[in-house]
Amino acid sequence: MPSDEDQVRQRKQKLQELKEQGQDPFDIHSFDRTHTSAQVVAAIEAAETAAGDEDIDWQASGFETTVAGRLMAVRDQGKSIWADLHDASGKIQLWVTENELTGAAFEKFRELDIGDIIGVRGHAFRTRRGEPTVQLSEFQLLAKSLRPLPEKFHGLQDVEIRYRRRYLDLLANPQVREVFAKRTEALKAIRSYFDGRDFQEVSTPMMQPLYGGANARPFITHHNTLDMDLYLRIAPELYLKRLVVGGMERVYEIGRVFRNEGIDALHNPEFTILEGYQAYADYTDMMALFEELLRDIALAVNRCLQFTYRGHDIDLEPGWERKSLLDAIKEACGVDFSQLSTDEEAREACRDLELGDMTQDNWAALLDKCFDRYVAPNLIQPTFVIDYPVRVSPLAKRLPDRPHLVARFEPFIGGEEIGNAFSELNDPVDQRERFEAQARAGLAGDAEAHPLDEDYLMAMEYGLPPTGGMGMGVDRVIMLLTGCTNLREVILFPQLRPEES
RNA sequence: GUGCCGUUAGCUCAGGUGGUAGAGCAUCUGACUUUUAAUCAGAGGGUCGCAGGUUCGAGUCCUGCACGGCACACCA
Repeated sequence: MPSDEDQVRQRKQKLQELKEQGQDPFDIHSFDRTHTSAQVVAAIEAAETAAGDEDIDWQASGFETTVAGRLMAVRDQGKSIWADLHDASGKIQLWVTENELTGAAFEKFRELDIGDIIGVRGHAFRTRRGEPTVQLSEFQLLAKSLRPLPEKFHGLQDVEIRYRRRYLDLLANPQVREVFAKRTEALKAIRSYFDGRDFQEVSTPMMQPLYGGANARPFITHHNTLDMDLYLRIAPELYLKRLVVGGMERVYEIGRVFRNEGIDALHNPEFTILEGYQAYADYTDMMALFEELLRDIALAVNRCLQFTYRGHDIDLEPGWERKSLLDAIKEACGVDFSQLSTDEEAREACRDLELGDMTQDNWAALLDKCFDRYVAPNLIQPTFVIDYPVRVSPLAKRLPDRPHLVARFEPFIGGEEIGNAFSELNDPVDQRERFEAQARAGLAGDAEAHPLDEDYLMAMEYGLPPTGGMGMGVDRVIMLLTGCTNLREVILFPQLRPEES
């Protein structure tokens, strides 16, 4: 009431008074409910169905229920109060009247604040206006909310607060809850796909003595007892292939990987990757796998293979287009990398393109730039880009008829790369040479060069069967299927700079 | 990393050319027994992101910094 008190102080004051009356809500450990809000609604509908054409006398055929949740709205009419209670399943309206919730209890309900967690018991019915409702006979405060919630009509708009305090975003914005529910469905669909084909789900180390399996800069951490630095994995690939050496013929892992690189709408330092390996299969099998997997995920998330992304209508029907990487680049910007061998030649050939500063770029970097600038944005319908040069693919098997290329593809949807797959290189002699070439690139200044991994080579020397492998950026696929254009919208707690203290 | 834009009440947002900081929701007081963005009457609430500068006077102009967004660069 006094003007210098803000809403937090008012609420703390109420809590203090409750404690002084021996009614500390934080003393409560559990609360048994008979229904969720959705179950109350369903039970009301069931009662109506049972009654058929006859009008229901809710006084007689309503039922007792106990529900719990967060008080999200209050419409006080004096002797009668309407309120909305939200729980994980949805919401249910509450009706508080003096003749059912008598005397002091009625006044106590009025002391509640929006945001409080309460448990209620009462009589379920449907109002004249058609709203499923519980008329309270008693209630209990289960947790006091000390801070005011965001405004109900506009929700929470400030993106910075939405990411930093995602719980408020989830409370205030139903469509955000929907996106993360879809994310869960997507992950279930992925597991269902692999489990149904006899793949074994495994967990491999996130802390690795040597990183590998992708081209990226790692995070470094330190183990005190071992007194050694460890890398957070940039990919699970090399461990999963060790498992294939060990006779696990079909394995997959869904897990977090960590890459010490820039943060933007398409990159978070930690993100969720799917990798799968299938012995006795090759990259064409992985193409079929991708088509089926994306179909299953889309059906789980959207119940439909067609969706719209950034204004493009996209169709995930299997039978995706295939495009040669080098041909596509040549068509799009006129540079034929198959005719270029040195870094200098590549820079010369790209001289007139809009690629920014090329002085630090080697052949592989320029290839990437040309592709990202001129080809990828146009790969809207699902497309497999195939026939990658061996020099940018240190872990993939060569094509027998064109040994400078490898049996590899990257799938693109909506102009975005969503994965990577190849026939796994299983020749330990060739693998050692590729690692050594990467090591030379590293010495020459390529910060993302793949390090030489003797332990992995040893495993391969025992014999890796011919194997097809695939990786997929789970977050990016979920972005596409939910229509989000920013990775942060599908990661619950995206990385941000700390707030100023 | 570079450029552009943003930061005003708990939340959502207004605030030409520099002149006492506004609204809606939320909060508080009062009225109201079928409301559901309830309604009606009234009230309180601000370090205008932070720090400097210009000016008689800065939310507004200038500089720096912080955080965020977008684009580019880097990068799956």
